[in-house]
Amino acid sequence: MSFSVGQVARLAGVTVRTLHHYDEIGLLSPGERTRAGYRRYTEADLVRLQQVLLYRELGFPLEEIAVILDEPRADEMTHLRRQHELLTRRAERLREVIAAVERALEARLMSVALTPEERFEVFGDFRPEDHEAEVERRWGGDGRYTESRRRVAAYTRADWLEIKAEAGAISEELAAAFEAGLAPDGERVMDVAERHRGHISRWFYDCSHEVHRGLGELYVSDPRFTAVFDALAAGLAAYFRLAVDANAARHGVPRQEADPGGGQAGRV
Amino acid sequence: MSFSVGQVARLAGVTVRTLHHYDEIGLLSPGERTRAGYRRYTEADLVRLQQVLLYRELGFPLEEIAVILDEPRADEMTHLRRQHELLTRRAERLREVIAAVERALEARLMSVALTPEERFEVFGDFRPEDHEAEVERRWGGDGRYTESRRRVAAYTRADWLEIKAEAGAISEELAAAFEAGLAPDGERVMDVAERHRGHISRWFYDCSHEVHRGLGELYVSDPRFTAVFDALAAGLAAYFRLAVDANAARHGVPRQEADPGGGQAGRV
DNA sequence: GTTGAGCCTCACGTCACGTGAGGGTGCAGG
DNA sequence: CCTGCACCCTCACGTGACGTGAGGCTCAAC
Repeated sequence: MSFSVGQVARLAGVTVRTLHHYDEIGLLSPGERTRAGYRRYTEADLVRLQQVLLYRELGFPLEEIAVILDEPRADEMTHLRRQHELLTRRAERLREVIAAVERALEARLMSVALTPEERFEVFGDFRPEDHEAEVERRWGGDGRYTESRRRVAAYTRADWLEIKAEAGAISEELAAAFEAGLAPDGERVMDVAERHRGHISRWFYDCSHEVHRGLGELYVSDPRFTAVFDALAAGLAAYFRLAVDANAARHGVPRQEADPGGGQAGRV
Repeated sequence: MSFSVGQVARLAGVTVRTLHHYDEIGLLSPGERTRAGYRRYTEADLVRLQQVLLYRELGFPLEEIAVILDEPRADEMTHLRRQHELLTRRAERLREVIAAVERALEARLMSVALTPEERFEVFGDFRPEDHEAEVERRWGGDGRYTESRRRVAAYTRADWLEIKAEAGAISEELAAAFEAGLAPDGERVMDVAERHRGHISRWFYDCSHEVHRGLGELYVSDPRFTAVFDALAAGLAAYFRLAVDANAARHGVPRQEADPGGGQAGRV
């Protein structure tokens, strides 16, 4: 059983040209050729191609991939294990980037200024990311981006007014409960927290209870956020955090240690 | 407060040349220049740079990024929301790739042949990944790769013998328990399951209880894996799955719906 | 026996920078 | 004052991983 370039290309989601290129540079030459000169890829070639694509996805230059794959003392298992570890790190890094975007969003929402350092925290450091252009370039072509764009469309001014109003209403309700001396884990107060979570999810991004809890932490740990809350009532930020906490617990989300991102004070 | 190219480059984790390039193509021109012609980046420039880097990380070509960022009706919030959604999708996709690697590892371990379709399942389809080269190229340079390589080093033949022996011992213990008629959620049988999990974690990859449960599913849903177990004793695969399940529950990992990846029968 | 999909080999184009070359700028130390 | 030295500038060519035709062969199907 062997495969033509076209078949392999479709299978692996790459172009024929890419396979030609890999053949040219000796990274992946088909096991056989027909008398007419047609490339014929064997099953072993497919295994190698899978390895190539995984390492490529991890950002390795093709030349280095060739070296790695030709090490005689490393078999498929070894590569898979290595790839698993590297991919796992990338996943972690991606989660950090997402968290950074969430923080940036929150900062904008609360009109809090980020320091330059905070802004690039996630980039400046290690960043095991970057290559992935080829297929992503299709975002524009296959409508994936446009789809996302429709769903996350630019809000109208009316939308913004509504968002502001909704956020304001929630804050005031919270402040009222606080000043009325209601316990933060009381049902009504937890309901307010839940409405806040819904507010974020509806207008901004899918906000799980975990993420919501992270927001609560942020509000007390970063003085710039705390200030926004405490402008309404002194101690409101801490109160809010307790309410979010209780609300998450009520919905069966256990308390757990997450990223201990320190809240260093920055200039406002 | 303004910044020189070098400062910005260090902050954002890019090279000076990159900033020059962005200036050349008009993607990000510094707000000011000194009389000597030195670039001076303002705070607003940093905000834009952050956007550029996030979109770049998502694989957008620079030209398109310029278009997106110059849409007048889209502000920073809108971009952050968009980026959040796209990043979230990428994270999902990455998890799928990781899962695919885990399945491939398992297939090798059990000497099960994958069909070409399975091998490229995760590539052929959509793949919102690919660009990330620049920094990853440093893997070779800064020892990140070499470090990983040491930790996930190629096993010696002796290691492989040990792995095989360990796996064999576990299988046989399981088969013995099965034939002795022990309940799969009995303590001794769960201990065997836990030892299996430890075996995977030690030699291959960090195997959480969730992942372990996924393996259990795989063993009963894919006839090729089932066959390997049932060669020892008819029904052993199902028995193993129950044991893994019970073991996970014992460790406080609740049963939950994960990826419903179907186990389509393929030629062996 | 011709048609159309698929394959081949050049060979130049492109994108996002890397990598010097050759030279100005600006501030600390002698 | 001038001398380093780190930093900045503008060309301008190089590179990696392919894209994109051009021009022509192959082969199963009608």
